[in-house]
Parts: sequence; C-alpha cells; structure tokens
Amino acid sequence: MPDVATIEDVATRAGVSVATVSRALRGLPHVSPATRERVQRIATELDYRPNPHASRLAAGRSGTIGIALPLLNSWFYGNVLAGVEAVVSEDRHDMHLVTVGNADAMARFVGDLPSLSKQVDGLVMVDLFMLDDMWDAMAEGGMPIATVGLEIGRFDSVVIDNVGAAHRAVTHLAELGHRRIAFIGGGPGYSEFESAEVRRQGYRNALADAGIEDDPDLHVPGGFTVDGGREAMLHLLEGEHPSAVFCASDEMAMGAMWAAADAGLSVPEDVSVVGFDDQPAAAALGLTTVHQPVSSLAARAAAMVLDRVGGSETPPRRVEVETHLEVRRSTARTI
Amino acid sequence: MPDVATIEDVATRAGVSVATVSRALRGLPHVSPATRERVQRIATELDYRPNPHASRLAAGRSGTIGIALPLLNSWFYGNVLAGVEAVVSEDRHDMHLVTVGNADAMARFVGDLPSLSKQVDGLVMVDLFMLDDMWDAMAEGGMPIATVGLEIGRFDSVVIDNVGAAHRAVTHLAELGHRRIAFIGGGPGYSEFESAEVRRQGYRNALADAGIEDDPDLHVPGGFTVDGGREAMLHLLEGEHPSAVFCASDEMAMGAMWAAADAGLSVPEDVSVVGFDDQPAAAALGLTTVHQPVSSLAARAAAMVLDRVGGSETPPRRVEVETHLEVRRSTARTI
DNA sequence: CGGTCGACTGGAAACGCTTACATTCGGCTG
DNA sequence: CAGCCGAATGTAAGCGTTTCCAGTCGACCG
Repeated sequence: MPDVATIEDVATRAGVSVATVSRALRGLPHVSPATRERVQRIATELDYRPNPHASRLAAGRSGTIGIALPLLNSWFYGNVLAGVEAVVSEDRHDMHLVTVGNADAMARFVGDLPSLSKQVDGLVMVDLFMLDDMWDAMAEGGMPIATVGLEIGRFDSVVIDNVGAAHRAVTHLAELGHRRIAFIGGGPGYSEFESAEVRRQGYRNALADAGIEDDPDLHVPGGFTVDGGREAMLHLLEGEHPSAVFCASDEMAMGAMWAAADAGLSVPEDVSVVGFDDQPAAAALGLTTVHQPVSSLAARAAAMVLDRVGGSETPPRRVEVETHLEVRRSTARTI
Repeated sequence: MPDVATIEDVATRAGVSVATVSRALRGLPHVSPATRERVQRIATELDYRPNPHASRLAAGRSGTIGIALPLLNSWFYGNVLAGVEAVVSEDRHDMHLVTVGNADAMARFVGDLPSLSKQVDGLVMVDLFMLDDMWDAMAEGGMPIATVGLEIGRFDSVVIDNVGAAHRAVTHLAELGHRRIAFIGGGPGYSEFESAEVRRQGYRNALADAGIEDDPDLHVPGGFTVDGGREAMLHLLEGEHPSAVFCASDEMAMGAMWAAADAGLSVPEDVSVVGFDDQPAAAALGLTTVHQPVSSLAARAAAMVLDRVGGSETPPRRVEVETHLEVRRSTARTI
C-alpha cells in the first residue's frame, strides 16, 4: 500500500503553497498560467489524487448523487438506474445507491436521512411511497430532491400520466369488444406501489366510460413479478375467466400469458393481455403494452437534481413525459 | 438547513471529552457503563450523527463497498446488484456504484483507481474484461476485490462453469437429433464480454463430442440484447436455417424466438432455442435455458469482500456454483 | 501503608483539504 | 514619484472525527 501523494507534496515540489495548488488544480482564478501549468505537471508526475474525504469535509459537498429505489432486480428499475447513471457520470459525479424495499428499510432510510444528506449533494427517489411526515422530514434537509413516478408537490418530479395511460389501454380492450376485463396490479404487501393504484384508477375510469361494471373479483394483486402475475392469472382462471387482462407491468403480463398457456388458453384468441412498460421482451412476445421511456424519464430527474446542485433556484418543476399504447399481437377482438 | 450536532456538542453536554464520546458511541472499551449510557442518551437527544467524511478522513476507512459492472439495464446485472446489495446493506455498509460500459469508461475507471481506493473499502467487479496490466494496477492498491464471472487468480472469485454449462446445453440439442446448431453470442464491440467466449468454447466442445462439424457461418454476434438476438436470428434465417440455436443469454434467445415467429417458423417445431441465465421471463416463455443462481452468486462475492474488509487474510478463494439445464418447451426432437 | 496496576478519561495531534484573509509586488494614476 | 489597485500567492484557521499518549484515581498486593 504505497503512500500516496498529498496536496502538500505537490506544493513542496512545485515550490508554492497548498492553497495555490488547490486553486490551480481546480481551475479557480488568481493563479498565473505559468504556475498553473507547473502545478498540473507536477501533480501528474506524482499521480496526485485529492483525498475525497478531505475535500468533502473541508468543502461541505460530496460530489455524489444518491438514488433510492425499492428494488434492483426488475427491468424497470434497472433502466431507471441506467438513465440516472448516464447523466450523473456525465457530470462527473459519483453514485450512492440505496434500496428501500420494505417498511423496515424505509424506516431506516428516513432515520438515516440526516446522515445521508451529508453524503450526497442531491437525491433522486423512485417510486418510494412514504407517509406525509416522512416527506416533511425529507424536505427539511434542504437537499435537492427529484422524484420519479410519484408526484410530490414540493420537489421536482418527472412522471407519466398513469391514469391516462391505463385508461387508454383498457379502452383499447373495450373497443375490441371486451366486457370482462381483469386487472392485475400491485400488492400484496409492501410491493403495493403507488403506481399500481393510479393505474387501477385509469382502469376503473375506462370501464366506467365504456359502461362496464367494475367487478371487484377481477382485481387481483400480482406483486409486479412474473410469478406474481402467473399466480394472479391462475386465480382469475379458476372461475369464469375474463376475456382480457390489463396488467400494471410487463412482468405480470408475461406471467399472465404463461398461466394462460398452461391452462390451455391461447392469447389472444381466448384471452387478450395488455402490459405496462414495454420492455424489449414485450416486443419479443408480441405483448400489447403501454410504452414509457424509462431511462430518459430517470435521466430527466437526475438532470434536475444536478441542476439544483449547481445552484439553480427555480420553484419545483413537474415534467410529464408522453407514453403511448404499443399494440401488438396479444390483444384481439373478442369472439 | 439546521446546523447539526457535532461530537463536540455531545461531549460538552455530557461533560466529557470528545474522545470519550467517540469511544462510547462506537462501543469501544475503556468507557464506564454509566458514562456510555449517558453519552448515548445525549447523542440521541441531540440527534447526533457522526459526519461520515470526518470519520473516513480520520480513520482511513470508508464503510462503503464499490461495485463495478458493465451495464445496469439487463436482468443479469440487475440481479447481481440485488445480490450484492443484500449482503452489503446487511453489514451496514454503503454502496458505491460505477458502471464501466465501454473502453473509455474502462480507461477512466483504471485511471481513477487510486482515487476509488480511498472511497471504498472493497470492490466487487462483475464481468469486466481488462487487460493484464490493468489487473496489475488493480492488485497494486491492495484493496479487497472479488470478481464475479471472470476468474482472476489473484482475487477471490465466484464463477460458474460456463464451458461445462454450454456444453450441456448444446449436447441436449445434439441428443435431440440436431446437427445444424447455431450460436448467438457476444459482440460486436465492447459488449463482447468474456462470458460469451467461454460459452462458445463449450458449444464448440459439444459439437466436437457429438461429431458435428463447426460451421463458422453459424456463429453470430447478438450483443446480449433482445434486439441483438433478433438481428442475429434474422441473419441466420437468410440462408439454410439452422434447426437449433444456442444463445449466450436469455435476452438473445427471446430475440431469436421473436425473429423465428416473424419468419413464420414455430418453436420448437421448426427450430429449437436454448438460452442462458433462466430469468423469470424464460419460464414464462417456456424457454429451455441454463439456470444460474445470479443473486446468490453475487452475494457470495460480496460476502468475500466484506470478509477481507473485516481483516481475513486467507489466500484467494475460488467458488464455483452449480448450474443446471432447465428443459422447457423451446427444444424438441428434430424431425 | 507505600507502591503497582488497570480501568477511565482527557489532551491534542493528526487526517488532507478548502477558503477567508493577509501579504507582496508590479504597474498605473495623477 | 507617492500612492493605489488588483492579480498572484501565502498563512492559517477550520472541517469533525479518530487515536496515541499521558494523566487520574481507586483497588489491591505484599
């Protein structure tokens, strides 16, 4: 473990003070070109790297952006991560990852907030459902925050029109003549993300607009996983099965298709299926689904955080990005 | 932004020195039970949180584990992340995420290594293909490192038998009577991860063992994405199409199935498809594939890093975890 | 009962940087 | 040419911990 060069070493070697080195290396004014060039050269020679902890302690900023989300092993959050990563690393910031997957973790997260706020300059939060007083706690720190998925008035947020998108999807089914349309959504448990609820609202609205009665038996939790979707569909198939299913995620839709196949039903002849997200696998499967540009959505949020970290002081912004229904082979006119 | 309490505040209020507070709060010896209890109470009252940068600067450790991987938006890496996260957060460490997705990023990564080594106590590296001198650079820092996917002798590594697994998969196809078996693998470009190569080796071995001639025209790059797999398959279907395809990932297999369907071929009647990974979607699709326990694999690696961070000094360990072929509906006897 | 030993505790020096403030110095103004 | 100004540079005070070292003090040994 070779002892690494400190700013002092560079200063000595360059025959200047540490203050000058600091200014020279960070591109601050009040350094003559000649000095700056010399300091830079020597820093390179010595392979000097500023100690990040020392900088952060002294300067009070961390140069890192935090990202908090419920899970990592899903297509959606993977893409969120990718989107955030792209802009954050572009801006030469580091990423601090924290997952908040259950109520315990959530409590810890909120409890650790004061500590977190020292470690990151800004935070992007994805789909984290919190109680109001938790949001108060978040706001209190004064740290730049952007939310994606959830719309929290006092923070920057980038969202999609979940209600509208779901409405569109279900209306598509209704227009194909379907009257018995099921909904596979969130829950049970902590996985009951808010997004499932708003999508369900869109589903309800669409049913109402189409003059279809909302049958509570056709609402089934799917936990946003393939397996959950499969279970949900199996459950739906126990009784008189629906002619169409709207799922709050592609994963669940895939599970539903799986269950249908197992039950000897073919898609879309016997049952139409609609998903949500439009991950690449959906295209491969021919799944009709709501397309949302996940990565760019997350990237927007990250950009907003960085913007504020950079000093911008605008009032909270709300960005809504467009979605559209991608119609494929999994939906067809009912017979 | 309310000024937060420092260790000094706690010390003053408790009528002891900062040294004692530090010892008391961290559970070190040489603090009387009474004092410790009082300090803890006061710290809680003041909602005191140690400034992480100050601790790290003074103590020289960071309490965070780094994870470096090529991408974020794939099932595989998402699950790697989840696996690492689970054990890292269990051990109350933070996570520092860095993605190294192309040659530029790789160069920067290696260049920033000295800096990184101050920010993390240990590192888990996934599938990062590096030149030898880069590995030398990594080793030089003396930081605990575990690799997953790649086997680097001087580091802890957790791997699967890629060659064997691929052999098994292709042998399965051969046993079903297939003679014209294609391979969809990595590349072109940086996505040519090492894992594609070793799997190709297993493919070659299996062909040889089955007495099948290896036809270079049947090797096609698929870039480890659904779209890439689709392109690859479309390419394969241009000529006399193969009766079976072995893909180095499930994503590519899904792309291949998609292309087959588009071309009016049915799976497995006209063409058998085998994937690699066994993500949930594979089960939904009935895709025959090599199962590997991704999360636990990654978790093992993280545990090894933490082990070393904790002071363990064993020689480099190598863990090989089992895989198996999950036979489903996408493969059938050739006609 | 003097001395020794250990458990507690405090003092203060790092840790490596940023930055407010002071200083120097050459060139300009009047 | 005295005086002033601003650019370049240096000085040093933090930033909030950890940790080495040295005291203090009561208990216990011989």
